[in-house]
Amino acid sequence: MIIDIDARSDVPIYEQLRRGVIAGIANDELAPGDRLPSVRALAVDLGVNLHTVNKAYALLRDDGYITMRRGSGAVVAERGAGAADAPGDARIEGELHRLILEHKAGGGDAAAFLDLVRTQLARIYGE
Amino acid sequence: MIIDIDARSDVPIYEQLRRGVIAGIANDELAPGDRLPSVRALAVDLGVNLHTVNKAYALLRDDGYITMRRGSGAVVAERGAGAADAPGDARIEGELHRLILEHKAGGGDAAAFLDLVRTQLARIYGE
Amino acid sequence: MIIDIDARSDVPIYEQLRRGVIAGIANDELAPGDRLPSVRALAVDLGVNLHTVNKAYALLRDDGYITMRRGSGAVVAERGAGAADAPGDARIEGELHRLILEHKAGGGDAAAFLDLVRTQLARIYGE
Amino acid sequence: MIIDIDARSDVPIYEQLRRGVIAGIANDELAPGDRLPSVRALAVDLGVNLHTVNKAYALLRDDGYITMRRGSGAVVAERGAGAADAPGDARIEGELHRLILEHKAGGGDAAAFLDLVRTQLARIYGE
DNA sequence: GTGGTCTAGACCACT
DNA sequence: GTGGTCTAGACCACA
Repeated sequence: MIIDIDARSDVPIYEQLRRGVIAGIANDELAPGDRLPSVRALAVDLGVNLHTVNKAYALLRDDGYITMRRGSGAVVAERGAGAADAPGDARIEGELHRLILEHKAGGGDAAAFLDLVRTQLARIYGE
Repeated sequence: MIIDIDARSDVPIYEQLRRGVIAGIANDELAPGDRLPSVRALAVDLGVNLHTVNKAYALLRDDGYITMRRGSGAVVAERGAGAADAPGDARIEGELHRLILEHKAGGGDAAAFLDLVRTQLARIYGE
Repeated sequence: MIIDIDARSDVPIYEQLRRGVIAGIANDELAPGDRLPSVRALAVDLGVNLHTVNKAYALLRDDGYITMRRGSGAVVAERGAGAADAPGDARIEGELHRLILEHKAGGGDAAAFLDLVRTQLARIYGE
Repeated sequence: MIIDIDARSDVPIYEQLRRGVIAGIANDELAPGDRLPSVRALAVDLGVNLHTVNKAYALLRDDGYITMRRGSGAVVAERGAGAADAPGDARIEGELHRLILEHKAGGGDAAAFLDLVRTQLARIYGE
């Protein structure tokens, strides 16, 4: 799994890490039961601080994507076992609502937005 | 137009203001040529800092949603005339990409995501 | 409000801080809308690190006890407005279950446990 | 007796083991004089580290719940004969105090807390 | 002036 | 060897 960090981005590093792991899970590069690199190892690997990786892992744990145990490291959790499954959908709906409003305010319509969605779905799920 | 500020949200107040104006434009509560409340009036009205409203208006101006002239206040711009058309779509695509990945990592599939999108489109554009 | 920190306790300092604030809220020393001391001020006051206080405040925020905003400081939230209200009760029930089991395993019975509970209720709510 | 280890809990495994044995004693699944599984057998059975089981047994022995002799394994002790009788009650009272404070800070009152207690007592001692 | 983020380095608990 | 906690100090975003 490759996560590239952009230190100049306005997205915090820990959030970039979180998204990278989520992308890895979505792309099946990380399967349930797989061990993530240790906090220290990933920190050295990416050239960021240990605590930054730790925060990203803690967020992923709180959202149910991974489990962590003091002496055992971090492991990808089973899908659908997270504590944030239902609220996760609610959050995604909220963000979609906001995106559609921005799109409409910029002059778009429903069909144009659906096109954007289909394009991205094809990128991820294939055609 | 009503903008409600959620003090508990982790979204910055200036960003909530920005989104509120965009929502007003999208919902046709704010039409091109309409005048927005003055920075001072809105700040007093919402009980937030002057600088906060100022920042929100500046961002809206940078994205082409409104025009500002010293002395004449802020006015809603014509749709499609802004600087944000092309970059706006790119940003929306990026956010969609991320949302789909999170949704898939949480166990969702393409059809389920399309359902979420259609639900939100119906909320905004009507059925 | 007074919070005394025991650095030798096996309870983490941030957890002692969290409990102290909760006790303050329960004892009506902290009412909804009251401002908590700033992270820096409390850290200096108690002789602990800024980040330790920050973590305690973040936990209290996640449990809905307080709200925090970058330039505004921390404020005691309205009761019953937290995100953890229902799960809070579930957690308390779980801990009660465990305590009763330990009490029974040590030779206690239901009446004796109720006595312990009534004693503590009297300490907090008065007789 | 069945002890299920929750890998996602933030409670250390040795503590989950300790609580499991205490629950077994409280539920009369483990009677005074019964032999517990050997450290090795339980470790293999649960898929946890030998040291972890060892630590749990040591804690149970220190609290007077079990007795251990080299070669003869661990045996459930007589009730009320342990070293944990007096200190156990003090610890339980302390935890009750904390729970009541959290409950009150979340908007509860004495009657509501007593209801929670009675519900859990009924679960364990029957109605 | 406030909290948020990041870095650096230490010690401890757990497996 | 792993993550958890704490300290120390810096810079930035927000109000």
